[in-house]
Amino acid sequence: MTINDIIAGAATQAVKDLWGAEVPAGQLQPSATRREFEGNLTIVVFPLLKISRQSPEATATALGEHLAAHCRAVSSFNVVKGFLNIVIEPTYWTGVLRDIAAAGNDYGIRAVTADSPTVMVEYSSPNTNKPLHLGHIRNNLLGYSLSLILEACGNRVVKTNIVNDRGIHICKSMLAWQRWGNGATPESTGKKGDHLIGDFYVAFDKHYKQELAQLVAGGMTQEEAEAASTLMADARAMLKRWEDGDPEVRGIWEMMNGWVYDGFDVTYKRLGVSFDKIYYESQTYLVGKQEVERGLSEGLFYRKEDGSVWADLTGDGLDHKLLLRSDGTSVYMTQDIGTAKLRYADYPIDKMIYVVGNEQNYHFQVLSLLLDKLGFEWGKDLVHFSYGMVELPNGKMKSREGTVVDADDLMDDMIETARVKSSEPGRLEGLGDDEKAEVLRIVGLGALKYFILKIDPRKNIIFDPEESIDFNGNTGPFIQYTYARIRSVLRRAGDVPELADGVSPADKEVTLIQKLGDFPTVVAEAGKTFSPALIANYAYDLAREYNQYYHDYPILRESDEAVRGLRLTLSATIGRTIARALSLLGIEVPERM
RNA sequence: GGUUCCGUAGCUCAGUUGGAUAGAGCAACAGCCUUCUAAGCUGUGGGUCUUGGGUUCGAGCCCCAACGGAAUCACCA
Repeated sequence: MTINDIIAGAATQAVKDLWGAEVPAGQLQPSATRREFEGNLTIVVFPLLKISRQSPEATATALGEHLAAHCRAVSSFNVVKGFLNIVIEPTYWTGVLRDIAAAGNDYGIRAVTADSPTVMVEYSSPNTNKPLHLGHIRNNLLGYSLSLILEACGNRVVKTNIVNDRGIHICKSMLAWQRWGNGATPESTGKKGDHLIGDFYVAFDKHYKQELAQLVAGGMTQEEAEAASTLMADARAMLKRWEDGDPEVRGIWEMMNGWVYDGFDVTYKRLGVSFDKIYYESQTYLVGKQEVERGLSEGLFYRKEDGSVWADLTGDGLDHKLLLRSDGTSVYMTQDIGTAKLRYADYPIDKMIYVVGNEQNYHFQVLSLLLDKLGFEWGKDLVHFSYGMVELPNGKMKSREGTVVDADDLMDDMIETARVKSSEPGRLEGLGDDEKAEVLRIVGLGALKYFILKIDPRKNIIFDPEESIDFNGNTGPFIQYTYARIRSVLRRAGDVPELADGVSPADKEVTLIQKLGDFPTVVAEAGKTFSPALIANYAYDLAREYNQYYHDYPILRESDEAVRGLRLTLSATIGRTIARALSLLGIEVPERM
């Protein structure tokens, strides 16, 4: 039971004793007192005026007197207008700190038990025709962090990835490789597989544009040229051969996809994300087609004269939606239906969360309706975790035009920046080369991850490659630095002594203990609202408060043993909470930096 | 045009369930290392919370409208 709950309970009882009225639980939840007033917790009494039939001041005073008389944790109070500021007995906070310290690494974390709900989180979901870029990084970080947060909230989480490994875009890369690749492989070129394939995707586009330009120069309209393009026709023919299972095409496809997966694995590993189960579109789209056929035979969908299959969603305020093309091939929606069916067959899913950009809001609205119509009871409850785009100052990133911030390059840059910052004299001295490299990796990636995750997921991010990501202020390295600083103190201190009874924390220390007390609420709230940003901001606040404290209060140099013990326990607990909070963002902490 | 989302300091962002004088960082300026890590700390300046109504003891937050921006409404994924 937290101090907030104790005060809320006592206040509810007080209202009953004083005015004989029952107020709903939660109505009297105190909030942290603002810095400029005296006290730790504040109850706003305006909502009670109808019950008390007294002035705000009189109501607050009566409530304050009752609390002071009946609640041992309350040492005094003051009233400012309708605000009742409560001062908690300072030694009480020592007990709070002791409890938090005793909880160790489990503090604020709810254990996963036998009856925990199963939540599946889909994220990443790359195409296999190009390397990952900054947009994917946001997706991966959000998906991974969300998975960790949900797990910390007591859910059994299954992280999943649906790889879009088939389709015309893949054939474009394959065709370009056949035409202009001269048998290039990752080994022969020394290139990461996903980058090699991406280059051929760009090459296809370049040649295609050249062909169109020639045709237009020869007198065709743009539209006629697109229809007459032999290159595009060849790509389509290749897709047809793929669908027919042509051994040669399938062979190239498997080889080239293999290169891409090897490349992705490196990027994922470096980014620190992972999956429990990977689905491939090439293995799910046929299931989707079957489901659509079933829906058709049950009269849920209809077939047009040209053979295409549609769903009529006008009854739900939407439009008609295509489910199968006139040539019988599947579309995106078909595949997602198939994938959903397979997933629910594989796992006892209670909740399905799709981490996908907000450009697909409509898609998931439709998917939810279609799954519901097809009789999957979980259809209407699926969650689309929709996040904003990452854009460059001059607009969207486009793989085909090469205007992307590449994921591997960006990570390299971040680590290089960390290296430059760390090269100041005395910073990493005494560490071996491997240890140094590890610190630089942790700090560089910490800066990147925090930069992305601290922002409300719904908002678009404009990323300017010219402006480097900061390492000072509200950043990952700032928080990591605070941790390293605490570790340094603790290393010098040796053992952290048992917390003495009766030692009374200073105001700043109370503020910090109170802040520590918020952590479980923040984790729960982040899980409820799907918001890693909440955790990020909490970690920053805690680190900032601690740095002020560190500056003003001696720890090792404190002569009073009991006070030094309190400060060491407080520091150790804050360090651990910072590390735990960052871990929920997928950010590691260094012992020194 | 329909639907969804966003609009807070020069810039990037916070802002708990509606609560006190709207907060951080960056950038600028002025300070603080012989002392536990200066990737830190302190201070100064910087705001019509897009606008206009409404709800109420009280609105950055809730409702309505307007304005500005983004996404989407494909036989692309």
